[in-house]
Amino acid sequence: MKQALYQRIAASLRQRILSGGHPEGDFLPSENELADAYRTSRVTVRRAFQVLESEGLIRARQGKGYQVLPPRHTVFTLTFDESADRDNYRFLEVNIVPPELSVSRVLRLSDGHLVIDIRRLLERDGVPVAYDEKFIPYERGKPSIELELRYSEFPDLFASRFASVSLRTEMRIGIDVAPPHARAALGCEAEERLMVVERLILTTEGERVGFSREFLTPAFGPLYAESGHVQEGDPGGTIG
Amino acid sequence: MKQALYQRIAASLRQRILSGGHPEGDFLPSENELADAYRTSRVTVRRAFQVLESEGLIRARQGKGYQVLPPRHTVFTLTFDESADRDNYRFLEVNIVPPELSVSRVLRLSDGHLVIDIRRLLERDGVPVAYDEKFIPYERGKPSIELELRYSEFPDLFASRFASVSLRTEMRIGIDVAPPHARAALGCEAEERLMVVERLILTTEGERVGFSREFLTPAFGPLYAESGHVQEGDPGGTIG
DNA sequence: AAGTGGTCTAGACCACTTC
DNA sequence: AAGTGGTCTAGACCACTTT
Repeated sequence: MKQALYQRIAASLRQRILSGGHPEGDFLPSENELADAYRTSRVTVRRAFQVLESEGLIRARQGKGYQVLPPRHTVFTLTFDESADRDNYRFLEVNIVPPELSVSRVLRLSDGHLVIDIRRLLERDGVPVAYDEKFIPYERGKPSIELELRYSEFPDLFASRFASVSLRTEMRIGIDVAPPHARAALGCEAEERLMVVERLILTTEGERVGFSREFLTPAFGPLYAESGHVQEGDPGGTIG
Repeated sequence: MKQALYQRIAASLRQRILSGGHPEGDFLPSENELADAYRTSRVTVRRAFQVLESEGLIRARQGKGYQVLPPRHTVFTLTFDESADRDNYRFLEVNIVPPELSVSRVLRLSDGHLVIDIRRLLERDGVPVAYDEKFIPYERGKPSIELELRYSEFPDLFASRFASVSLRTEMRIGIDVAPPHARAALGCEAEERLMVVERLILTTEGERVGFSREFLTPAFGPLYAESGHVQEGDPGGTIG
């Protein structure tokens, strides 16, 4: 299991950068220099640089060289995977109803357009920790709800109607009071603010095909995200 | 401004995938087929595939071909850029104090180790919308606080002590009541829950070098994140 | 055996930056 | 003019998958 030459060159450069040998702003040795040093071709050295470039560690500047970049601590990666909790979700109701105003606005529905409204409750150790409501524009003659409910991951609901690779999701994380039906299921009080995760599913053409709103109690726990250059094999622990 | 051949090939394949011409799981034409079709070399076709691979649209399977991947709607990109609000932050206090228990635990400090505690308030249109507290282990003889305060982006504070490229950040988004000093500055009530964004700065060796806790009022607005394949030039609008 | 991607070579010409 | 990265060629051999 010998590593490819370009991977070894990349690993060597990465190690030197992360250990401080090349401070940010520094220019690395040129492609030709490294090709000579490793007795290889320029193409192979170039591939090594492209690995580091895709990792966000360096950028190429034509006519000058490869420059070490400062890490971006403003862009985070957040994982929100409801299918991981699949077995603990309980379906409460599935209805075809006129949407409330906020939903019809987000989905840009015309007056009178109905939505499929799916309400679920997430329980852990018998304690409800999240309440979840999904809204899908209702179209007669489209695949049945029963079929759609087999999928646990929200965007999968639309795979039958759209090339699913052309879907994207926008997420909004905020804080708000829950509606009465959610409060009843979660057992929280009228003024009590909960964390709210809203997700809007769009096609790449901008058509809005689904909307979900999830209310998370403190028992659900916090959401995690991380940023920066993560070393290979880094476990990525939790805060606290 | 003619586009490179490999970019044109990549754009053509990307368009075909996103418009549903190649459903997920499909294998794309082979490198040799495309090299013939475009009357170019295999290397150039290969670069086109690597562009799409880095975008997460396809993956290469040795001996089989390039396969279209389903989009990941569980991994989101979240931008949390406090430097964008730089001019609206007001420093309230900077003290060198014994840390509260939760802070000394997160930073894994020994008993008696002091921290620099920086408290700031973010105002918009004269209305406080966020309160922000940073904790940095205090070391005698290290660069002065005055110097460090020049930086607006939290991890920049550590650039003088560490190779900043070797820092990463863990974020936790939750909900909690604010401490008294924060409530006073924000003008909110004792039971009122706020959104809390905690960030822990670590070196790649796992040393914990800083911790921040930010309380966001409803007036701050929600946090945004997005996932999925975003078309080139897509504006990426907001929900609602 | 035939086809696929994975790696690599030894050149070439171009655009850009610096001197 | 010299050095840098950006693009591209026309081969080669290897490992893997399928028939």
